[in-house]
Amino acid sequence: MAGERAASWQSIRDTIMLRIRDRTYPPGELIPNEADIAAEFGCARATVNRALRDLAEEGFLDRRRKAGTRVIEAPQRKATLEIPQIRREVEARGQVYGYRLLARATGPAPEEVRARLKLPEAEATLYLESLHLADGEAHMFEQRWVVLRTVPGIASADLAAVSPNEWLVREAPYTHGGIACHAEPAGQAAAAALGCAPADPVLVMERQTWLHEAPITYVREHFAQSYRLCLGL
Amino acid sequence: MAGERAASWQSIRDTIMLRIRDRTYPPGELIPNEADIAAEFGCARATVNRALRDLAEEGFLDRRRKAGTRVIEAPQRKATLEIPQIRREVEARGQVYGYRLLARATGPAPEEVRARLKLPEAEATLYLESLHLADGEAHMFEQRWVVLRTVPGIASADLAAVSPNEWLVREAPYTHGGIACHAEPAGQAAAAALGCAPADPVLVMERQTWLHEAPITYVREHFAQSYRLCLGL
DNA sequence: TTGATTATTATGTGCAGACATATAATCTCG
DNA sequence: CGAGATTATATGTCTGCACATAATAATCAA
Repeated sequence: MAGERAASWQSIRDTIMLRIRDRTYPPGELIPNEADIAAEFGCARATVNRALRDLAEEGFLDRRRKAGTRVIEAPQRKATLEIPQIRREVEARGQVYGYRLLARATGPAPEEVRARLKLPEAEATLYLESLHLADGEAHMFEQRWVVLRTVPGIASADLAAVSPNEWLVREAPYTHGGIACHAEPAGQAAAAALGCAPADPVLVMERQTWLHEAPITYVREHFAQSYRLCLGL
Repeated sequence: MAGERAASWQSIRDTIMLRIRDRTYPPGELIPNEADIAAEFGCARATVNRALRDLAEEGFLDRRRKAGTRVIEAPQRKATLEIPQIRREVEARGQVYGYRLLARATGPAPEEVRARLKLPEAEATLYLESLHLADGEAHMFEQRWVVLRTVPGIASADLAAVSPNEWLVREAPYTHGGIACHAEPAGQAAAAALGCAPADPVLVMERQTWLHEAPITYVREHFAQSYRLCLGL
């Protein structure tokens, strides 16, 4: 009668999580419905709903109307990557960030890039080649194509002062995109920029972004061998 | 005045999102408080709260008590990686998954691994070396250390039949972990397993997991050069 | 002037009740 | 027996209200 503080949705979530881990609620099985759990904790159903919704968003529960709430068998755990904003990364390490625009051209994009962005053959793009430095050392070499029809403003941007990524982050929000990473030999251009041998391994991160159906940009970022791409959780 | 359906939290979220994109609510600025927005949409404050909370979780808004709700300047967009479960990936592509345990040993872990998992010098670990195949082709080579004190059950698992990762996913849930990716030359062991040259680039994904304070496992996964690590959003 | 105290305010969370909606389970009819 | 209509049920969402909590702003005392 004394203590009995109202249960918070977090405490309910944590309790349920423990029961999942210690298999009180075994993988694949149904757990009690919201009303019953609410009764157990002496709280409103909305509070239980909040707790279970949170666990479902994290991927531990599968909830379906009428069917009930089920413990996911092999939870597909997710890691999150904060899309690298090079300047921030470098400065966060206390190093001096530097940036150089190596090349700039306007014209149609090569076949491979057009395919990725689903561009018609004649579509005009801005091609940019740039190098990002940390304490004067080459850190990342990027090749980027920007679709001028979607982001006309970039044509008049001072890209010698602001890196294309920073400009786009500020001026051209995207609705969705994709990222793929792989390892490959640096090749001529990247090797020259990064100061390594053409056969040396580099981590390549390819990214594309769209604003609804309109393609914005495709970029290939080449990271020096020492770079670690870190993801959380 | 006919239509006037009750506003759903999703529709409110979408409307606010539009206003962020078209800079009706400019970056860095405060947006109206919940009560005002609720009045505008003719709904309860809780509904607005749900909408704004969602946008805050996605990283577009910064909410603080008393201070109000502010549009984030340069939203740090996040990509999510579904931690690869090789069997699933391979089978999802319609290929036949194969797995071979190449080596197994018990003993103390090397200095570098101990440091990562913060292990005392004498801690007993299970070392596993395995190869994952797609349609008979080498796909990924992994070196793994498992802390026996945390997961004693793995000592008696049939790891020739079930890959260590699958066993751990099912039997040893973790509370947190870390992932780092980089490119490096394959080296002797990986080259032999993957059937490439020791100097060929491979994508290395290092992962560690913990159950609260107890270290579970550290793994180095070497992916053949053709592999693409794909992240969403 | 400065430091501590108090008021104000916007968000965070809780409750009870109602209705909406998806869907598993059942029933009905050919 | 099978297809289609119906029902029951668990979750999803909304409302209106209340109080909690964090953090700024205002006030007051030394």
